[in-house]
Amino acid sequence: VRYTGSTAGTGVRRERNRRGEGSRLRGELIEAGVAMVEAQGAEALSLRSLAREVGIAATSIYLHFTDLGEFRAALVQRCFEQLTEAAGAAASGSDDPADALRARCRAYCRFAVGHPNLYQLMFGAPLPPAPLGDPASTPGRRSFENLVIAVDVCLRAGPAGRHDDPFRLASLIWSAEHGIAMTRIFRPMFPWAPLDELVEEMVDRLMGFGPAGQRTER
Amino acid sequence: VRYTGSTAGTGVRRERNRRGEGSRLRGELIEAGVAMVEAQGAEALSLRSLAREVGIAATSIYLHFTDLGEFRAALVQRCFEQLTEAAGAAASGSDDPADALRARCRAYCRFAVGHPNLYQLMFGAPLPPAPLGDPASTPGRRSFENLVIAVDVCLRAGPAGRHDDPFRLASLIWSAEHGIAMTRIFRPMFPWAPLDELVEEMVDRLMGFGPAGQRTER
DNA sequence: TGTACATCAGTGAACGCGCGTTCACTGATGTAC
DNA sequence: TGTACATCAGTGAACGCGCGTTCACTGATGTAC
Repeated sequence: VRYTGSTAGTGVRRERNRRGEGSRLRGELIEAGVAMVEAQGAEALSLRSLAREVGIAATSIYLHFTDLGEFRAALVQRCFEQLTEAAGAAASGSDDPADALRARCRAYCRFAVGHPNLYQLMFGAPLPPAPLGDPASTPGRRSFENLVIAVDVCLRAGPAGRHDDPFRLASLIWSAEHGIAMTRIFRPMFPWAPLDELVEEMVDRLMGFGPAGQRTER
Repeated sequence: VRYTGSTAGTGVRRERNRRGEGSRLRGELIEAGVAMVEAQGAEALSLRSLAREVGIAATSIYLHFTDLGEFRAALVQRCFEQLTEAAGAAASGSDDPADALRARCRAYCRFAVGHPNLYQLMFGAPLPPAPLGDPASTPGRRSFENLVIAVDVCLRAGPAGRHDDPFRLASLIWSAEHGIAMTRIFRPMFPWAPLDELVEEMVDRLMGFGPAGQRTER
């Protein structure tokens, strides 16, 4: 005899929403999904395990999401909002453009390393096809655009005569910070230098900050 | 009635090895496993699908591997050997240390981007715990050591007065090339600059190559 | 003020699937005597 | 030269599992009359 009832697992049976407030479940599901992925990794996420966690029948999820893919896309979306906000908040603390850029990159990497399972969810699966119509609005695009702007501000504030392409330079920095975070996540035993230090060194070298002719240490 | 026979799927039933040559199957399994992952992604790999592909009973795999984890570890090992060799071969073509370093990094990224599913297998799962006893000999460590040497040669050949730590600089370059490859793999729609160009620009900037005071383009 | 009824917010049983792993087995083949 | 036998290289049925998804359903509650 198979048991598919809703009180399995750790969860308690959840109280049903009042009439008209059915959509609250949607938010609870996303919340719980983020928590599950964060705690147990993206692979541990299934509709059934999620339902168990929330204390509902698995089928109830279909009231708010057409399938698992759509639910995962909603989680990704949500995580990118958090990342974008964290990076923006960190950057807003500095007046100096270079410091702001460093802070932004530090925050990005700290988010990734601090929430490795979320970060893998965000980048570890092919993006669900964009909602057809706004091709450039993938989640994470906002975050990247902010980085381009931050780089551009630095370039304009720097010594004249530089004409680096801010978009290109930003994509290089993005790749590098992604790499710094990912290698650390997947090779935790490697003798890494402290995260903040490494990120700042990366930014300084890629941007050409620091002592003009030669660079020794910072 | 369930069907678990060996002629299922595309495969033909395989001829059994001659006496004393049973270990040939091990090699065939690894070969087929690499091919499967490369073609269909790391998630498509299962003992049953592998057995189908090779044309044997699923249980025969246990003659050579204690479980799926050990098999996967063998695949990872094998892939790292290929990567290390590709990077080394590319670097051996140049006398100039900087060119050799650029070529090494280009080859690394080309391998990753050219075999995205293999590369994800190599870095996408936590490394199976090292075989207890040689802690520093994880697969990929060889490859990294070669990179440290290449960086060191460049530093020694460069202008005196530089005292960057080659290990630290190499770990930064490794992270960056990993990031360049991974972002490209997972965001294929992003308007990336050509791979080789971006890799070289990354190396030049991180190493401090190029026009001493200012850098415009290359 | 009372009541029929539509709607809302879910439930629960069942389906078929592929998976890792176990267990007892089989049949060819080389070797010892 | 013949034959018993150990070994080798596998086989095939079965187990229990969790999964995504379907389908018909249920019971509370707000609203129209």
